[in-house]
Amino acid sequence: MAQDSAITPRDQDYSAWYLDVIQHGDLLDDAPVRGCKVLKPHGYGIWELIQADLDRRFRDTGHRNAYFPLFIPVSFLSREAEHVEGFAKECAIVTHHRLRSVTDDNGKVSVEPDPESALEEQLVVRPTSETVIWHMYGRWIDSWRDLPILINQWANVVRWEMRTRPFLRTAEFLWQEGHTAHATRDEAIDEARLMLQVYRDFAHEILAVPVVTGVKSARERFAGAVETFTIEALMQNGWALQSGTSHFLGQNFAKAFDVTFQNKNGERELVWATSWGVSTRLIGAVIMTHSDDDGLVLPPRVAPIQVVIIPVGKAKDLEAVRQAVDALRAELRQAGIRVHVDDRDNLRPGAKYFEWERKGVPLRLELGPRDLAKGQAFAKTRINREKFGLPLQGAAMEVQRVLDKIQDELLARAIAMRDARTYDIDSVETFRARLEEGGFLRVAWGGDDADEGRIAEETKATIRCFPLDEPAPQGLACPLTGKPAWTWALFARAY
RNA sequence: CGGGGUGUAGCGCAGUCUGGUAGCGCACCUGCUUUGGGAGCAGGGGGCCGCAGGUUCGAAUCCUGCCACCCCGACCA
Repeated sequence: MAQDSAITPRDQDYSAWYLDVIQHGDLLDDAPVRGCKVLKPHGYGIWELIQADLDRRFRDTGHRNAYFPLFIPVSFLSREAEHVEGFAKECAIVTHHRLRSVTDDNGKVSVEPDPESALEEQLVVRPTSETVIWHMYGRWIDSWRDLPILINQWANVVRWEMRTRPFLRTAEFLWQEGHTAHATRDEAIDEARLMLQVYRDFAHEILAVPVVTGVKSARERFAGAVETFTIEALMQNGWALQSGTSHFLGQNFAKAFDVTFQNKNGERELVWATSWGVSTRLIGAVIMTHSDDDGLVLPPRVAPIQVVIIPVGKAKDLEAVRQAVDALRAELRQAGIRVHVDDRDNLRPGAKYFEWERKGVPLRLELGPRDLAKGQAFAKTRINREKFGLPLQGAAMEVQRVLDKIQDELLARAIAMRDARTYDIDSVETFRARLEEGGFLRVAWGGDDADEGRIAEETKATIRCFPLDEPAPQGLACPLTGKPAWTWALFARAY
């Protein structure tokens, strides 16, 4: 039987499974540079859908897109002390602007940076754009009338990580970064919280990935932020994934880049800032939330192909089938459904079924003479292996209904999994025991930075966040430190 | 950057110990027959055996150095 190498089952080796799903799903390929990946059409298509939906949400909340340069003068990075501390170790540096060819002793020609072309000031390839953006904001802001500035950019950034993982952490990745400037502290905090809510809604409604919203502990906070808000998701293996962050930056960058405005009383004040971002890491979250041992599972709203139509039948029936397939495709397209017809004649239908299942297409429609006789298509969903006849009359509405149902079920399923693996912890013993299985460990926390560091070292678990909107524990002792609890905390192993 | 592993066709691998014409399965190309869950037969194409040195009449195989990738750690979205 002609089979590609199998996908490693999750319970055998989760990490190998993740890599297999990506390969068989045709999402990525290795680039020639360590830690860099090519996003192939089926993978990039997911990102394009993420972009399109988020972009609309950003505009709906008053933001506009702009674009700032890839290169940042190296001196900018050192302007904000904590910021430089956070990124210094993972920056790519541009030192020259020209190559020259050289010939070695064996007559072999190669190129090298021309020493004559060394840059006066070296450039950092942006690991994030706060510094260059705040440099520019300094030129744009003078009066309270110039505020707020609500800008987002879609960009690539580079962080030279020691260890990379497809989608979750690559040397170069795609993201969006919002950067806003405000006249007051409260307005900036509101903005940071608003964008966190945008991310939360997006994750639930589009990715079908349930997330916990929370605040980062000081140890996990963004370098240069006063407060970092986060959305945290729980993967199938019980590890947490930070899926988006929104930062209240206080006046740190305004101070570093001397950005002030004149208020209505004629006084000069420092500007308040936020930044917020999500990246192609979200695709990793989608994969690890929904996919199974047969490969990729995509929620319909981020599936580049939502429906694949496969014509079947003997040669004599092909013409009739082809006409019916064309009509069905046209109707679905008309209704805005992303449909693909697999009419390759060198593969038999069975081979196509397996291929589209591995690629995570939510709904498959088979169309052959038997179906035409009944006036329907033979439908099968990627999740649940549900089979049913789908009437060709009014097919678009029915397909849309099925896709919506799949989307809802994936979210419900993910929420159930997450809830079933969120544990209340009352002792060090249960903490360690639950951690073995993986999950969110909910602790009435009384520790400080040092306690958190010690626990991370001993158990590999970190505080993912202090969940928002939960009243502080009253009169409880922290099970991990014995100190009086001052907040609830979610611990987990994390990517 | 430490510990372990692997580099041979697009993918998965054998061959390396014991040096002697570079192989197998899948994929690919051509043709015919097929087509409702991974098609069959016949013919064919594709390799600097990770790279660079060395030993040898002769190196995928032995020696030295380097590089890349994967896994586990430390660091991180």
